[in-house]
Amino acid sequence: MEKKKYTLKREIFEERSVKSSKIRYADELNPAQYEAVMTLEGPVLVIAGAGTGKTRTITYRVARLVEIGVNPESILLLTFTRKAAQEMLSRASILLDARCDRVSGGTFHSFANLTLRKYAHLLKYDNSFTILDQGDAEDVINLLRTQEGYDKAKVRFPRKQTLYEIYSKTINTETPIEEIVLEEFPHYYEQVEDIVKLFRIYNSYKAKHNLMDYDDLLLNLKRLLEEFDDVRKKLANQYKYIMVDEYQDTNRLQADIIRLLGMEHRNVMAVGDDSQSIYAFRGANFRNIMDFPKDFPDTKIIKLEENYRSTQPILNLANEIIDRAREKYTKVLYTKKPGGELPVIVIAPSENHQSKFVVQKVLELREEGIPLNQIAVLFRASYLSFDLEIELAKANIPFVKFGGFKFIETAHIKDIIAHLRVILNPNDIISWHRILLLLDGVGPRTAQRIIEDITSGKLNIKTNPDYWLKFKDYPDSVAKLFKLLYTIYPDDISVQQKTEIILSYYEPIMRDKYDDYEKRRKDLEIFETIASRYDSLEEFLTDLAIEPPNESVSEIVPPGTDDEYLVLSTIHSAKGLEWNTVFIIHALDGIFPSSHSAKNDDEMEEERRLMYVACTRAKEHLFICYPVGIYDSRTGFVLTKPSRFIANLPDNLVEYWVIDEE
DNA sequence: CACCGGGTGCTTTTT
DNA sequence: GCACCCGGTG
Repeated sequence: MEKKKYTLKREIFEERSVKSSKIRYADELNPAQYEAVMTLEGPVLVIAGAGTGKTRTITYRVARLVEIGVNPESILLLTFTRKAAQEMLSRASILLDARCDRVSGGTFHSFANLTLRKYAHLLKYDNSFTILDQGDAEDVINLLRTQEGYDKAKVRFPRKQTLYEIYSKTINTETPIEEIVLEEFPHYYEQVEDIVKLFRIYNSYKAKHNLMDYDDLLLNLKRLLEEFDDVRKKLANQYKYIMVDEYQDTNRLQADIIRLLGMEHRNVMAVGDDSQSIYAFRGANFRNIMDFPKDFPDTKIIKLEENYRSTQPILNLANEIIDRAREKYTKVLYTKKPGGELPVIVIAPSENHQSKFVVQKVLELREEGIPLNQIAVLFRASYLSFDLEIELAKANIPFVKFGGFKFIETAHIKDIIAHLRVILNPNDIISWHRILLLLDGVGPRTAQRIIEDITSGKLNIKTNPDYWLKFKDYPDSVAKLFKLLYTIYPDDISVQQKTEIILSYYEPIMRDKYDDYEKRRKDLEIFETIASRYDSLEEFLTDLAIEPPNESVSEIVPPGTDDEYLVLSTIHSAKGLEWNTVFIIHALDGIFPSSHSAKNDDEMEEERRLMYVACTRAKEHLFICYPVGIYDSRTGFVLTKPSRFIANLPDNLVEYWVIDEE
């Protein structure tokens, strides 16, 4: 088919951008924002309090750079989620024009992935390396843990999750394992030598099988920049303007990457807020943001303090909460917006009363004309919304949930992914193991035997199984699996077709394995829809690992026409977002702050910042709720004290509501 | 060697 | 309230 070329005239753009700017920067930005937007060269640190127009500032700056003729592809915008990057770029596009969509944007991990796909061979990887998400990495660790016989050890050896956590902290904080274990897992200090040994085994396993976990992506990117000067210079030349959002939640490793990338031209802007640092568990350190000027001497520091989001009463409460922090922060938020209602502390007799209160209030707000998607319920941990989810379903209120268990992490989705992985990479032992164990009559031993046949080359999926099956005494189910894989491995079968065929193969297995089979089938449909968006299997699997769909398993979305959903979210996943009305539930000492953080002052401070983040999401209405008592199965105690962050507040800051039933 | 049932330990937040 | 481990049975 002949394709006609339609060329856009460059003058149209240039006229608008160079001669007379389409954007009236001075009118649309406050002086501090304006300065940040117009400072295009040299290192800049923007300390931007909650709701002070951080996104706006980045958006305008992207537009400005593009407007003056900077090639969009040479702007690198690193954000915390891909969604955040897309949001900013599409806003910049509206502001200026579609060129802004071509700006390079994403997370540190996706940027690392992109870069390493080109250069990994320099580090003795194959450029087609496979990415392990956390679950995959844990599976590998568990395999090696068993292989080394640690599962049979007399003294209890750390579980896979714990090991992963230790290893990940080691990388992300650039701290030796010994120190991590001593600090955070002293009860395992006895076995620290074995823990270190297993780490080495894990690393060489990954190297041998061409695998990278999340931390390897960052670590290897850093190595690449450090060890290959020519590559570093090439990349610096490619990305001439670098912006990093949420800088307070980067760790030392990420800061190093920025330092290396930016040392050539020094056009680096970091944006963040030290009082919103909530990712220390992932190796982030809010002091990092203060070190930025050390990495880049002569940094210009700009502070944004005027808040455009919330009413003054909400800010007063937020300021009070953060003011009690051990370490004092650098700014006080204020707004010029007049009026506003006091935040409400809601005391409910029980957890269920708390849920019912939220439901009733949400309905009232909707009556008042506040759309559902302008209301959010926030909580410390994902399981804390279970009771509420039931009540919402009863009341027929549609909702989406963010954070916590993602549907990608559920067993049935992982099963499907394992089939796809084996097609792409027949040496993926972990995935083989998983799909073989699903088969009737196949247990650990048979699976092991089959895997040995595969790795030794006796079996492969590219040979018609009819030829070799009769020589093997495997159960019928094995034949079925190999026929499936043989049918769908060829490249000319699309990702969607592959998925579809696997799904129909898998359905009876799932029916057998799970009682809640209907619910899970819906997830599979969603999965197929996602698959249909991809042309390349490799890209699909990489994206699934690196940027999985953020929504959790959310069953109760009535198929109604309204696409307005109430938002349920962990506070971590609510980062950077805002709503007209915010409910914070389970504000109980022991839950929020989590009892987990009680042992450590730093962690307690982080919980405080988390509460600060939660409160500053609200524009007009803020309800902080807690049940009078709740049984905590972990500690075995009944928790009865309200969160210390909202206890003993001055009278004029909040009002109190006590819930009772008619 | 696979499979099933009962007992045990643990359970935050995310790329 | 869930995932993993162990021991017995077919």
